[in-house]
Order: sequence, then structure tokens, then C-alpha cells
Amino acid sequence: MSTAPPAPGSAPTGTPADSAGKPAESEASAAADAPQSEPTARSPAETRELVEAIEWLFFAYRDFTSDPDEILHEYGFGRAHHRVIHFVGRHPGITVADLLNILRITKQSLSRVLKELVGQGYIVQKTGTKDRRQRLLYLSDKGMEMERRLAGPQRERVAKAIAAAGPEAQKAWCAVLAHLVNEDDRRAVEALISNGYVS
Amino acid sequence: MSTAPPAPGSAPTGTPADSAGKPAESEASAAADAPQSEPTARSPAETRELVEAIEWLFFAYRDFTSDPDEILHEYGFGRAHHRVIHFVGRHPGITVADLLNILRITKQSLSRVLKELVGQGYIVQKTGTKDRRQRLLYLSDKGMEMERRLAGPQRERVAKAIAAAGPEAQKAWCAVLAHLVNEDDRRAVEALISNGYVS
DNA sequence: AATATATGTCAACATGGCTGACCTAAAAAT
DNA sequence: ATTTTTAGGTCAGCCATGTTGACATATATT
Repeated sequence: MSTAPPAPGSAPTGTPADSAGKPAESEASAAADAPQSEPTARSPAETRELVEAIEWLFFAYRDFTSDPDEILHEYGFGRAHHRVIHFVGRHPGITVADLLNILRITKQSLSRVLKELVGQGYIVQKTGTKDRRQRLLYLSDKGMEMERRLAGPQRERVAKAIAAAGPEAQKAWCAVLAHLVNEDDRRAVEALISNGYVS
Repeated sequence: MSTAPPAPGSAPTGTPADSAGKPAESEASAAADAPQSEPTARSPAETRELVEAIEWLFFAYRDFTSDPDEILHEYGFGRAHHRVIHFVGRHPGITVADLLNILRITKQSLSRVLKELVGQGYIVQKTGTKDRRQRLLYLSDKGMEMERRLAGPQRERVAKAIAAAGPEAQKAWCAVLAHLVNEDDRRAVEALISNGYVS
């Protein structure tokens, strides 16, 4: 997706996210005000590599989201729409509550884009059978076509990047990404991602 | 930084970006409308791994940007401020034009946050010596302290993720990230990142 | 029958993108 | 020396997409 997760970080939307900067933090640094665990001591070299890794993430995310953003513009949509289209596409029949949990936005924000997508026929809603309060969400044919257009260039970009980085890069890449996710959420996200290949 | 690159992808402030979704694209897929190169044919298994990698990036970015976002809130700032603070911190004396090129936003947008940061004493400006039209940007002591507070938790997160993924993960991780950046910009970004460790 | 849940909706507001027009001072070109 | 270009700023307004709070409805659950 071309999203920069909500405001969290943005940045490049996404809005890619923001990173960190600067030299060898004197002890005073991060512990200054936050009730967090003391920052692990690191050598200047380690700090430097860390800062560089963070900046690469910023720039990578900035460009990663640029392809879909352009396409979305043709439709008059934004990143928020892409996120919804993506997750509905990957989890046909997903509920509004699940979507809210994934996107970490308010129902009012979701409502706005969802209304547009349903109104213009990209997403269809069906009343849940087990629980009739639920609105199960599906892509229409039109929605699937848009989803494919959005996904195409982004997958191409990621595929090339992984290929260029060598054969074993994919596992390492995903492992780091997984460990960037909050520990509390990691198992749930993993379940979501691996069971998501519905059809 | 907690940015989600501009809208591009958007999100957690690191705004996280949007990803892609869905099953084994029938040939028609991404080439449908875009004048791009034909999407490389991929097996369902390859597609699946690709989609999963993209989703991990979304969730990783979402959480990656969450730490600074909270701290920024204390100051009454947003991700946009973090991005500026970060790059000024890492490139003392950076010009407005360079910053615009990195952030890929308009000068009016940058102006808004820069004005606040300068007004509240987090950033100081000096007139360029070679070219007196330039305003060279530096963090004040106050700005450096904020920068350290913002960077701390984010570095901690990345350091732990890399450590958890194994020793050689860092190189692979950065290699993939570098190749996600637009090819045209890659060399410039690399130069920026590696010469950035100024002090 | 009472309560809790899933979802929707109205209204108002904040942030941070954007465009367009226009201004100044300094550098570079003629 | 005059003109043009460049670095930067500024005003005004718009748009996308977050937020909070209050309230409504239908269905499940107790």
C-alpha cells in the first residue's frame, strides 16, 4: 500500500516515517524525560549504522508509496483509500472492526473513505450471516481491477529490490520488519499476514 | 523519523505506506492501463511472499513511527517537525533548498513547520557565507535535546529488530531498502546518507 | 427486559499536504 | 551596469485525512 500508516511516523506517508539523527549521544540523551528503559550504550560506529538504516527506511518508504499515489490520483482517491482497498482485497469478508484494528484510525475516518468506495462501487457490503450486525466487506470487480493496478508497480518495485539484494535477503528483510512491529502485536500481525491469502 | 513520507504512502507518521494485495494476478493485471513495463510473471508462491513482504513493511512502518509521534505530541509538534529536526540534526548547515529536495514537499509546507521551529528556538538560521541568500539551518541546544529524545526510542527499536534478525541481517536489510529507492535518486541518497555524519 | 456490541452519523476541529500569486535580496549573466 | 535568475519568504485558500464527542440503530448477549 502507498500508505504512510496514519500519522504515526508518515512519512516519506507515508508519509513515510521519521528517523533519528546525530552523533554519539551523551548519556543524557533519550532517558532525559521518558520513563523508558535506559538506552543501550552503543559505539559511535554502531550508532552511525543505526542512523543510516533509519534513513534508508525513510527514503525507501518515500519512494515505495509513490507509485500507487500517482495511480490513486487518477481515481481521485488518496492513500487512505488504498489501505482499505488493499486489506479488503486480501481479506474478503473482513469486518469494519477488524479493519479499524489494522489501520489504527477512528471509525469516523474510516467511514469517510469507506462510504466513497462503496458509493462508487469499488467495495460491496454484505450483512454477516452469523452476526447480522456486521457488514462484511468485499471488492467488486471494479475494485479488484483498481487493486491490481495499484499493487502491480509496488510489487514490481519490491520484487526487484529483493532480487537485487541477493537470494537470502528476503528472509532477513522480513525478519527485521517483523521485529519492528510492537511485540504485543507481532503474533496477531503474523497470523493476519499468513492467513490472508484467502482465495 | 516518525514520518510517513508526505502523502506518498503515506502514514504512521511514518505514516506508514500502503501495500498491495490479493491472489495470483491473471496476466491482465497491472499492465491494464499503465504504460509501464509488463509485470514480470511470477508464480503464486512468489506473489504470496511478495505480498507478505509488503504487508510487513506496512505494519513495521506503522509501529516504527509510533514512538516519536507520542513524544512529539508533548511538544505540540507533528511528524513534519520531526522530519525537519532529523535532517537538520544530521546535516548541520543544510540549506532550505536541500531540505525541500529531501522531503519532497513544497516550500510553503516546509515554511510552516520551519517557522514554528525557529520561532520556538529549536532551530537557528545563519546567513550563508559563500552565498548570502542562503539560510543555513542548525539545531539549537534545545533542538538537539529534542532530537535526542525523538531518536532514542526509534533507534532502540531498530537496533533490537536488527539484533533479533541475526548478525548479517543489517546488510541485507539496508540493501533491500536502498533498492526500493528510485534508481535515479539512489546515488544521491547514498551520498547524503554516508556523508551525513557530520560532527 | 436490560445491557453490551457492531456499525453509522453529525458536527467541529487540527495537521500537513497542495496551488497560485507575489515579494525581496543576492548572485550570475549579459 | 543592467537584466535575469536563484534562494528564500509570504499571503490566501483548498483538500485529504487524522482527531474528539455525542448520539442513533439494530442485533446479540445476559
